Amino acid sequence: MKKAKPTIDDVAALSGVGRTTVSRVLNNGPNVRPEVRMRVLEAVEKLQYKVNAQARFLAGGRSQLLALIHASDLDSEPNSYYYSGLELGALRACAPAGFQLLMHGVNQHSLDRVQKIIDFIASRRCDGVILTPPFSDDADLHQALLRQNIAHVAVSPGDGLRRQMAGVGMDDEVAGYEITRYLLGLGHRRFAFLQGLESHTSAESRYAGYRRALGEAGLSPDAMPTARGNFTFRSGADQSVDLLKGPQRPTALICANDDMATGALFAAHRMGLSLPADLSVVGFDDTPVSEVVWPPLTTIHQPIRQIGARAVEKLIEVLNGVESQEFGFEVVPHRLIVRESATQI
Amino acid sequence: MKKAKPTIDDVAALSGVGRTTVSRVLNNGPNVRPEVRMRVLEAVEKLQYKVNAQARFLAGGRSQLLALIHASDLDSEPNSYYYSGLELGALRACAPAGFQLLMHGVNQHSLDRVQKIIDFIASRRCDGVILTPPFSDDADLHQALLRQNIAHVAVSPGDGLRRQMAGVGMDDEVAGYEITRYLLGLGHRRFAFLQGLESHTSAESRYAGYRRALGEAGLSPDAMPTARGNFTFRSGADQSVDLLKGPQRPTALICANDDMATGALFAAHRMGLSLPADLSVVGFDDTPVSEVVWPPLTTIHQPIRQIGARAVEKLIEVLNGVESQEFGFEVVPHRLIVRESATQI
DNA sequence: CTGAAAGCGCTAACAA
DNA sequence: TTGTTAGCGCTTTCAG
Repeated sequence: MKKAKPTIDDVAALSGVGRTTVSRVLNNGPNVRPEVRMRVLEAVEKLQYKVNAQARFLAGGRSQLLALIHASDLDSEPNSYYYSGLELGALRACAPAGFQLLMHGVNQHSLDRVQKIIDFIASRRCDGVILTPPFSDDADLHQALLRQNIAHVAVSPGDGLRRQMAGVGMDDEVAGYEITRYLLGLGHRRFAFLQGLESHTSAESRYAGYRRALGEAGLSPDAMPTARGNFTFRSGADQSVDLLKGPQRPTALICANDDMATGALFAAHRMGLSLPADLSVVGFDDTPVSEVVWPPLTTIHQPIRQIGARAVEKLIEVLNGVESQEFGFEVVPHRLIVRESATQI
Repeated sequence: MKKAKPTIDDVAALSGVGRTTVSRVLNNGPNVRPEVRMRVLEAVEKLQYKVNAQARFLAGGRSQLLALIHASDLDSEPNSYYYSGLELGALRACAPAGFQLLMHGVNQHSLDRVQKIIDFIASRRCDGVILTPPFSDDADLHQALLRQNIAHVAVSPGDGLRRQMAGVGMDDEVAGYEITRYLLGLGHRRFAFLQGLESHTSAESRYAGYRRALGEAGLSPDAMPTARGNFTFRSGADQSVDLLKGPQRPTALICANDDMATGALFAAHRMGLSLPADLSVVGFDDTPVSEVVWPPLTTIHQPIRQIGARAVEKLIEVLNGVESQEFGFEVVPHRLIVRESATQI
């Protein structure tokens, strides 16, 4: 077993050049004779030398570290598909750019969450931060990050913050509008909407789109029942019972995400309804469960991995000073996935 | 907006003490008068000073960075619940110990995967590594890590490596044995088993347990049909058709994980079988889908988050030199979750 | 109890 | 085209 890890000086000594030259070779700098470059590379290979990223950073550069902030609360756990999709996309975009992802779970309800996040980033000297829901809607956090001059990008921020910081996401309002139009086209006139948590404003936009479509069709959104869940299967099952009982049962139920829609399906089965004949149910996201439940869920596909990847790419652009250019919100395309949970009335 | 970030010297100057004293306060060192400590802390607060983790590391200590290696291949994506559960558990165990998690996706089939991983860890100077399947079964990787003297711990390693490195996981063989016994108790005698990828040896152990139970019951495992999938819903649906057609259809199908079991349920429905009357299906893991499919899946619950957390804790123990003590494999408890997809024959 | 000095491994002027 | 010289911000001997 070798002694300590080889340093740049070891490489310099072995290849008989100065330390700076080795540094130049390592960073693909100019002004190095091919022959010398060769010699250095050989020494690197022989010594199994690896640059020390921390030392490199300390000497001036950037840390090449990006932080991904996500909620660590219990009630968001079932959304694992969403978060891991985001992460996978982000990870893939990091690799080619030479960045690394530092994960950080934060309790969204803690009072010192902003300070915690700032401390974390400042201490690790991350070059930038990716905010995921519900942190992408946290105005205080955005302000603090701005004040500290920390580059950041938001995943699916609500309308309020879209013009204030770089962001990526789908157009939830339009998505809500489209799926409602689809249901309207199927002949439905009695709706119910199962909303998510108020703090997730992108989910609120889905509801806004629904209202717009209803209004255009001459229906009154206020006359239709609504309820709120926390995006989980369980809450979908629980909250939809109230929505579905009563004399004037809706013929179509729109849920703010697939997990709740799945729960609604479950509850409807329990109530003895025959699906989709008695009730059409739709969701948003197109998560894996939507394909395996019965009946398979008609939903809006959200390109989660693409969103994660674009978030990283935008953040890197901001880091490189392109910020002035395109500071706005980037819309990634969604699409309606027609399966069998919604049918003509 | 301030100039550059405050350094330890700024704090020292403001509080009128030497740099060393500030360092002592920051690290809770001894030999500092309470009064002086107070003064330093105030300066830290006023300056909004944050230690620079990279500089701290460079000067001597550890990086307090742990790498979590996971597969980035396409065919493992559907297992997002598994990976994100592991990650969440790991993240939670990191926080109290002051460690941070660096995520790293690696293509498990690439030839230079070992080198890639080593380079990554060496360059970032991670203190240790958590290997998740299928990397936890990669003997070459283990050897390389050993050679480089890099601390590591494996999540659910196969029997082959369990005695060679620190590891955490459930007892897959016993789990396979138990669920088979359960089915046997229900009266089943004609079985089929849908295995996972050969490279995931912990999944292979589930099959081994199944064989043991069958053998003890006087049945010949070799007489029962088997097939292989890649852990996805799709492969479960595809592979189970062959298993289920033919004159002597099995009455019980055991799948190496829940996603495949869900696929099998789907295929069985398609074949017009009435479940669970015509066929009992069981899986492993107790992922969220297992609750929402029809019929709800009887399965083995695997405490994924706990495994992730224990992996980190063990790794930290190894880092602290407790390695000699408990170098072995730690078993976390599993349990049979009886739902409705398996029934008396 | 406290501080001065010596690095940790690297990059970036500045000379040569 | 190359090497010399300073630091980057921190921990750590080792003297006071």
